[in-house]
Amino acid sequence: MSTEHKSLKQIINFRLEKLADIRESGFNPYPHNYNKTHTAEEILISYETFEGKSISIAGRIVAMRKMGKASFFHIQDETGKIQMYIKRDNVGTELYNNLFKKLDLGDIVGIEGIVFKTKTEETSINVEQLTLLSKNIRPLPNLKEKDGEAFNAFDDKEHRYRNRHLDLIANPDVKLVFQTRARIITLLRNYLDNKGFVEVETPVLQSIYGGASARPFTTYHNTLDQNLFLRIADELYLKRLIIGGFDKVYEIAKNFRNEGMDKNHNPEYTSLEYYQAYADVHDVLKLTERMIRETAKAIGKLHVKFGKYEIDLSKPFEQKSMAELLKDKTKKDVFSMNREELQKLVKSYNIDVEDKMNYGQLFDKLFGEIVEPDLIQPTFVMDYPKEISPLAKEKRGEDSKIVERFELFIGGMEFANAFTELNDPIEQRKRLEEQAKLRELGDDEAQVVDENFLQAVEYGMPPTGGVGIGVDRLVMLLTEQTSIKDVLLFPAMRPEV
RNA sequence: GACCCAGUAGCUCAGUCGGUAGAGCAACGGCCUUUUAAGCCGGCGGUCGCAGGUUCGAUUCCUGCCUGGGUCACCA
Repeated sequence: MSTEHKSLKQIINFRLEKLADIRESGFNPYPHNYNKTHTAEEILISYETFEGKSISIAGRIVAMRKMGKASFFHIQDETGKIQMYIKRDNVGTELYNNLFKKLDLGDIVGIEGIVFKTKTEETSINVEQLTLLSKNIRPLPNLKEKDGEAFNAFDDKEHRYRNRHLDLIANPDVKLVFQTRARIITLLRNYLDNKGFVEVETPVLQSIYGGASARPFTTYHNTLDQNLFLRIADELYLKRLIIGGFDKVYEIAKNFRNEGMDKNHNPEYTSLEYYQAYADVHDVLKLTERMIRETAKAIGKLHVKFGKYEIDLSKPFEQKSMAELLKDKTKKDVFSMNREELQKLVKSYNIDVEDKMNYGQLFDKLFGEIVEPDLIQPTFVMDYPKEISPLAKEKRGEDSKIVERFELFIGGMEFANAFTELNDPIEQRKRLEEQAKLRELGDDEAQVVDENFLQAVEYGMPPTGGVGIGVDRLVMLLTEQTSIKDVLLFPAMRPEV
């Protein structure tokens, strides 16, 4: 407490003095529990059934109007705010003077009292018993408001993200976003459970990482005396479970990617991956589309405002092949180009390219620059080049350059990635070895050869469809938040100095 | 990583064409028994993000740095 400036120190000292006074008067400022009978919301919604009745309620004092021998204050519980009326002649001089008068904004109290309405028709509780449940000694931000509109709102983003507890107290809408996030995840889980999927957990700490193209975080295990990686994906483990005989599995997994952060990326984020044996990419596409639509419907967000876009999740999502989308833009058959021709084309769009970029990187770049930003309404992009899809199976009946894969784009952002999974062990080994070569040539996001995984596939993997969904992004969409930081309770921040 | 914007009291902000700062709220003392951004009176509270430079003098001008936001780049 030594780093505090005088003004803050003064406030804290005054509160510590009050805390001592309260103790001296025989009140316990930090009791162990409180039995409350109702929430603010229940009483506000059904006033008629509560009028004149005695109830108990608990919450934080967020507004106070002391008027000598009687006072009003609001307490806020998880469900909302409700007004209290306390009169010295009702509760007695001792409680009023020695406890109530020592209370501050931010204190948590339990109240017993009679439900009534003031002359301005505000539902209130006439306090009969007041119990201090937790004494606040550090001042909260301003909580003044009128007609639901905050004055001097607590809206400095840095302050809010670093002190989410204050954000949640001061900005009730924030709590709503995270309540909705919890509902979305429950809905996704229920959807898959009802379809017979089994929820599993796979290692976060891995001695070899894989399943995606990304740079990992590294850590160290003392007893094993070895470096470990935090997972960048759970794909290869879930496929081992398919090989082991689980026909439908899923995991809601935190992944960790050692990359930049912006409004769509956080170093740790939540993915939902699910795999279904004997299914292909078209089967899991249908499942994915239905799951997203059902989830959106359940929370009443089939139509969302996402940044400057109005997104319609109620209509069937479009399906377009990558080649078709590129042809619309370039008037060229991009898939038949070699690396050099592709590089020339990318450069012709004034896109920054480095000479060492390989075919896959060039392809990704071009698509990301000229097509992705225009994919506003939900669109499944189908049929990717093999070079950038080392875990996907070749498209049936086509030349060998294309794989069965989709990515789902909404609002110009990627939401899902799925394949008909490659289950030919010889081909899979070849593809990972090609990735290893790219690594050697300096592509530090190319995938690594996971021998244990390859051997697992050699035992025989059924035909399988698999999908990964970005849960945070789905929550962003369905809560209409344009920054990932606003759907993460504790987004990654640099440490304070 | 590049550029732009911001950082002043516990909170939200104003301000200083260079002379070491102001408001509202909160907090403190007083008055007040139906208020609701309660009100009235009084007095507190500041390393003006950090470090240098220019200057008689810097919170203000310049440079660097830190943190956050935004745009772009990188990255799924």
